[in-house]
Amino acid sequence: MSKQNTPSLVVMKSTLSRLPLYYSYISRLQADGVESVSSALLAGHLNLNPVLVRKDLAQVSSVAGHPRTGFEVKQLLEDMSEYLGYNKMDEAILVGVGSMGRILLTNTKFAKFGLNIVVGFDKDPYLCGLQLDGKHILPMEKMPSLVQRMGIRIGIITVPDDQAQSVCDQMVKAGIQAIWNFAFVPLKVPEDVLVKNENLPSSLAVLAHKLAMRSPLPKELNPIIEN
Amino acid sequence: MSKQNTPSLVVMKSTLSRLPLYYSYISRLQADGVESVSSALLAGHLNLNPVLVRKDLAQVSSVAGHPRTGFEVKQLLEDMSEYLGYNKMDEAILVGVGSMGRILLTNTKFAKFGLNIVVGFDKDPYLCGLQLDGKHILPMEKMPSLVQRMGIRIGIITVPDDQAQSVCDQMVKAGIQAIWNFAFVPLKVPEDVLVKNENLPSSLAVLAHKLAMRSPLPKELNPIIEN
DNA sequence: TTTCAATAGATAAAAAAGTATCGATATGTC
DNA sequence: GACATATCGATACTTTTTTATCTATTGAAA
Repeated sequence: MSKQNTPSLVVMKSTLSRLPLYYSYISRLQADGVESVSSALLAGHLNLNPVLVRKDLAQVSSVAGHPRTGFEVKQLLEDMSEYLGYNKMDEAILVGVGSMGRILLTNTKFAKFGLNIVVGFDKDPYLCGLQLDGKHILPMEKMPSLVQRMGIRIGIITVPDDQAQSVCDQMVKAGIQAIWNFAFVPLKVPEDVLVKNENLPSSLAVLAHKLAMRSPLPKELNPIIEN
Repeated sequence: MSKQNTPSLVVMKSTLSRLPLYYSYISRLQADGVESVSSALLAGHLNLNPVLVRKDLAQVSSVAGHPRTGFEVKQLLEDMSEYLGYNKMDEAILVGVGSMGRILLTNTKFAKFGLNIVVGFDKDPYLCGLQLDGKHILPMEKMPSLVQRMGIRIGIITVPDDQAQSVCDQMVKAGIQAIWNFAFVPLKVPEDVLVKNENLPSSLAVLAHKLAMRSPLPKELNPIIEN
C-alpha cells in the first residue's frame, strides 16, 4: 500500500513490535548484498504469516512493493528507520544502576534503535561520580534539574521493586513523559504519562504453561514461537 | 466461573501473562493481612478493566467469587500457584554467562515463579568452574549430557546474537523442549520446540512511537500502560 | 513473444482479546 | 427483617489482530 491509499494512520501495536524484527533481519540481508526482499521470505524466516508481513510493510513503506521481486531493501530500511525513529535519537535517563541498569546503560546497541541513555542515577553514594563506558552516574538529587535542562522525556526504571513507585513519582514530577519499567510492580502514573512494563514473570508464565500443556498431548505440529 | 461450567480449556495467552501480575499483587495483600480481594480492586491497581480481571480469575479460581466481597485471597493464591506451576519447580539451564546471563542465573526471584536455573554454561574457559551464588558454570561440552541426565526441558539463551542460533541448535539436539531467547534474532527450531523471545527493541519501538505520536496531538486522557 | 509462477494489494472472514450490560446474590445497614 | 449496594457470573457486543482468498501485475524462462 503506497501512501496515497490512505493508510490507516493508527499503527497496530503488534505491527510496531514486529518492525524491529524485520528491520534487524533486512539489515543483515543488506550486509550480505541482497537488494530486494519479499514478504514471503521475511515471513518464512520469522515464522510469521506472509500476509501479516505484507500488511505490516504496507504501513511503513513509502513505495509499493514490486510483484515478483518484493521490496527494495535499501528503501525499505530507510522507511523503517524513519518510521521507528531510529534516525532521530531519543534521550533517556536511567534510575537504578544495579546489574540490570548497568546492562542497559552500557549497551551500545540501543543507539541503533534510536535510544540514547545519557546518564544513570543511583542513590548509592559509592556509585555516584563513577562512569560506566563514559556514562556518568549521578545522585538522585540531580535528576530533576537534568531532566528539565535537557528536556528529557524518557525514564528507565531499574531499581528494586519496592522503590519503583517512588522513583516513578520523582520522574513524573521532573517532567518525564514515558517510562520503561523493569521492576515487576504496576506503576501509578498521571493519565498523560506513558508506561511500558518489561516483565519476565509474565513471559515465563506463557512459556512454562505451554510446556506444561505439551506433555499430556503432543498437540499441534507447527513450531510455536512467541515474541 | 467454577470448574463445572466447562471453562474453556484453552487459556488466553494474554490472560496467562496477566496472572503473574495478579499473583504478585495479591501476595502483597496477603502479607498485609488482607483476606479477600475483588476484581475491581485488582483492576484499579493494575489499570485494567474489572470485567477482564474477572474473566481471568474465573479461568484459574477453583471456587466462585463471593458477591460483595470478592475472592478469598488464600484460596486464590493457591489456585494461581497451582495453575502457573509455581509449586512444581521447572528446571532450566542457561547458556551464556555474560551480563544478562548472570542476572538470570543469580536472581533468586525466579524460584518463586517456579523456575530453577540449575547451571550456567559458557564457552569462556576462565568462567568455567566458577560458581555464582552457588550456581556452577560449566563448559558447553557438558551441556548435552547434563540435560539428558537431569531431564531438563527449558533452555535459556543469553549469548551474543550471532551465537544464538548455534547454541539453540545444540540445545535442541540435547533434548531441550522450550527455549527462552534473550538474543535479538529469530531462532530456527524444529516444529515441536517452543520458543519465547524476549526482545527489548520491540518494546522500545512501541514506547518510542507512542511518545512520538504524543507531541503533535495531546490525544486521549487515559493513562497508557503497556505490558 | 508468450507463458507462467511469484508476488503485491485488496477485501473478506475468522479468531483473539477486550468491554458493556444485566440479573442474581450475598453482606452489611437501617 | 427489609433494603440498598457491591460484587460476581453470564451473555452479548465491539474492537483488534490475524488469516484466507482473490485479482492484477511483473519479471523471467521457454
